[in-house]
This record gives sequence, structure tokens and C-alpha cells, in this order.
Amino acid sequence: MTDQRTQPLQSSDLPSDASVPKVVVSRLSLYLRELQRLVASGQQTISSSQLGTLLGFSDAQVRKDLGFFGQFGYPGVGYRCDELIRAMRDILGTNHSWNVAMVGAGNLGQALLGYRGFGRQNFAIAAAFDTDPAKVGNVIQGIRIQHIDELAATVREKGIRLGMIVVPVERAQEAADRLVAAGVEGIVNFAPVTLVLPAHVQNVGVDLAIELEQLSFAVTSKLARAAGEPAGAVEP
Amino acid sequence: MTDQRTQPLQSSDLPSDASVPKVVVSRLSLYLRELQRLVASGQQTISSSQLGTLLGFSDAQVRKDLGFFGQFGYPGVGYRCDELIRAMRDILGTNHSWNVAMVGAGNLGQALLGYRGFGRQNFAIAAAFDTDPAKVGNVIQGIRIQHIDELAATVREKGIRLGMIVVPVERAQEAADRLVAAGVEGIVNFAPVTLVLPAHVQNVGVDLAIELEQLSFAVTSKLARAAGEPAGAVEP
DNA sequence: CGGTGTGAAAGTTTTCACAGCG
DNA sequence: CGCTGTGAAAACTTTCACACCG
Repeated sequence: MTDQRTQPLQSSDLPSDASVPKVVVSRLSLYLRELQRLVASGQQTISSSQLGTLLGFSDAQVRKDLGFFGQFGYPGVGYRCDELIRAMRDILGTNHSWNVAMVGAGNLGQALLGYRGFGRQNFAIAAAFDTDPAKVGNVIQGIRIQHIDELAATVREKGIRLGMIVVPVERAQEAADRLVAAGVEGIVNFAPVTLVLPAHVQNVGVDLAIELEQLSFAVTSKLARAAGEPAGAVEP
Repeated sequence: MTDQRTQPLQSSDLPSDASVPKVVVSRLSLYLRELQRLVASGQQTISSSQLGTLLGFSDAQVRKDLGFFGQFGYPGVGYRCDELIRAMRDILGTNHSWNVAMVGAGNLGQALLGYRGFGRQNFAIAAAFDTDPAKVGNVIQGIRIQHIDELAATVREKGIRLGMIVVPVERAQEAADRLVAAGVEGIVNFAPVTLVLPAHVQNVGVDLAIELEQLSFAVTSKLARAAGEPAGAVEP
């Protein structure tokens, strides 16, 4: 591969092109999170093996993952944290801020309106919507709950590109349809249902009960293994 | 493989043994969720290709995934939804109910106390803890917030095996240490930090900002691809 | 020396394709 | 016939191991 880099890469060098495996992108977010913590604690550089150890990955994996996007390291030194953070944010798209539209202002929605973690990664819930007349007009965490009929206009007005669905499961598809009609490009769905969406709309599902279920499996199967359950033949 | 099954499998036939890929287990949860929806709408049987189509997987993948755990289908017919649901819950460990201890009763924690989705999958938040004297003693969604010093005793008393961390990021590790000391076997962590845990404690992390970040990447890179960004060579 | 970047090898997961069954 | 269960092939991901660099 053509190369004679000495200075840090520009973000414009990023591929963004060939399909990077999803699992690599999810580790990228973990690298970024850890790097931000390291910088906050004063660390300037880090090696792939240090970073990997902190997260439970191998050094080779860290290097390969980063290698999908460019060359960020300095042989003999490692990675400069601040540079790598900037590069990762370029890759992930969070060097600019994102306005998000929230649909559903129930318990969970209201809690998410106050969640500080979004802002730290450059996401702002710029508007929130509900159909319940008892909620519309209320101001929560500085955001006035609007009627969902105002969604399309507000999305346009505020340059909103991402939506978040926090309605009860039986109204989730309708909320999704509304967000799509309003022109949103991606949706995070907290309702426990698989949405039907056009292919051009990106989609991330978060099912809180499923997370517990995965834990249940892990605990249960670890137990079975410890009990010496041998190979899984069906017959005696 | 030895086999002459005609009747549905008993759950005791489950392997629980060889390492089933994590990604398979996560799809299991999606299958289960979809099956529950189907049963609720009156459907009795389903084929692997129908189920796959609903979730965006291939028929072969559905069959292979289920094949890790046993034989559940009827050739020419498909799977009987109620049977398959029971089998999946056996596998995932949710045919019995789980008591969960929540640490942190802030905005998000309080919202999760009221989340109906947990109960539907057989999880109950049986106790909630905080250090804030202004919160301890309050009753939220029928749960009295206890001081965290009562954690170990309550875990024992109520047979709690799973913990949920919903404290601010800087207190997450301490919360984890407390849960581990109390004897919990698995932890769902909503704080944006990688916990250091003993190997025998299972661990699922949910970082809400990272979910948005993944969406940001998907939207950004889809855009780049549409713009015809070619292969990612660094040099002109 | 301590570290990256990267081909090649090993390992894992998905897809294919088809025998077999009710 | 319609569909499962499953080996075998293909595709993908991770690990290894080493040239190269400051």
C-alpha cells in the first residue's frame, strides 16, 4: 500500500468506504470512551496493548481495528490520545454535534432528556414529542414537549437528522413512520419491537429487557458449565 | 448424531455446554421477542424463513442458531410458536423469574423502576439503593429506596442474583464492587465506563451515548458511500 | 528498545445445498 | 409438497509473527 506518512493523518484521508464490520465500529466507540477517560486523567499516549488490556481485547485487535480507517500510531511510542480521539470522532461523526428528536415523553423519555452522557458525546435532544395532551406543553429539562403533529416542521427547522423512539411498544412503528416521513436519517429505538424501515434509514435497537436476558443466559450457562455438564448429546 | 425425536424436546436436553457464540444468543432474544408477538396475534406455527424475514436474517441462520440448542422444528410445518417460546426461555433462563438489585435511584434509575418491559420477561427490580439521604426512604413505583449499606443483607434475603448499575459514571466501579461483594452473579451496567470485575461475574454494558454514536457512524458513512467516495487510499 | 502496520494463518460464523421427514 | 437439520464450502474475523520505524 502506498504510504509515506510521518505526520498525523487528516480526517479526509478516512476511507468511509468499504464496509467496515459492525463489530469493529462498536469497539471504536469503546476505544473512544476509554481514550477520553485517559486524557481526563492526564495520559498523553497509549499503546495498543495498554488500550486492549483496559478493554479486554488483544493488542493486535486494537491495531487491526484502527487499521481499517488509517494510520494513527507512532512506532515505538503508541498513539497520541488527543489525536486519536479526534480521529475517532471524525470517523464516528461526532466532531460535529447532532440534534435528536425524541418521540415519547413518558418515564423513560423524561429521564433521557436529563441524561448528561448524550451531551458529552455531542448529541443534543433538540425537541421532544408526545400525543398525550396532559404532557404537551410541559417543559422538562428545559425542553418543551410538543405535539407530534409538529414533528415534521420542527425536524426541518432545527436540522434534526436523528430520532429516538421512547413510546410504548404498540405505538413504536407509528412513531417510526412519522420520523421517517419527517426525513430523519437514523433512529434509535428503545421499544421492544423490530421496526420496519426503508433501507435508507439507519436503525439501532436498544431493548432493555433483552440486555437482562443476555445476562440471565450468561449466568445460567456459566452455572451449567461449572456443574460439569458435558457435551450436549440428546440421547443417554 | 444420535437422534430419533418425534415429540418436542425437554429443556433438560439442552447442551448449555459448548461455547455458543454470543451473537447467536443475542439473536435468540430477538427470536423470542418476535415469537411472543406472533403468539399474541394468534399465530400458531412459523417457518425459519418467515421468522428470518421478520427480523432481517436468512432462514438458514435461524435454523443454525436454533440447532445449537436442540431440535425444535417439525419438517414440512415449521416451529410451533408456544413450544419454541418455552424452549427459548429455558435456554435463556427466563422461565423462572429473576430478582434484580438496582444501584442508583436518579432520573434514569427511577424511570427503569417503572419500566414494564422487565416484568414481561420475568425480571423484577426487587430492591433499589442509593447513598443520597434525600432519596433513601422514598418509595418509587412501589419500591422503597434503601441505603446502599443494606445491599448485602437485602441481596441475601431476597435471593437476588443480578445487579443493575445506574449511578453516575464516577461512582460506577464502586457500585460494582459493592454488588460483587454482596454476591451478585451478573451486572448490567448503564454507566459509560468499562468495569473491572472478577471473571466469575457476568457483565453486560449498555452505553446510551454509544448507541447514538453507532447511529451517527451509520448515517455518516452511508452518506459518504452515496457520494461515491471510492477506495480509501491515502495518497493521491 | 518499544512499538506500529500488515500479510498470512488460524479460527469462527454464515451461507449453500440437499437428504430426509411427515 | 414444504420445511427442518446439517455437513461442506464460502466468507469473514481474529490472532500470529515479523519487517520496519523512530
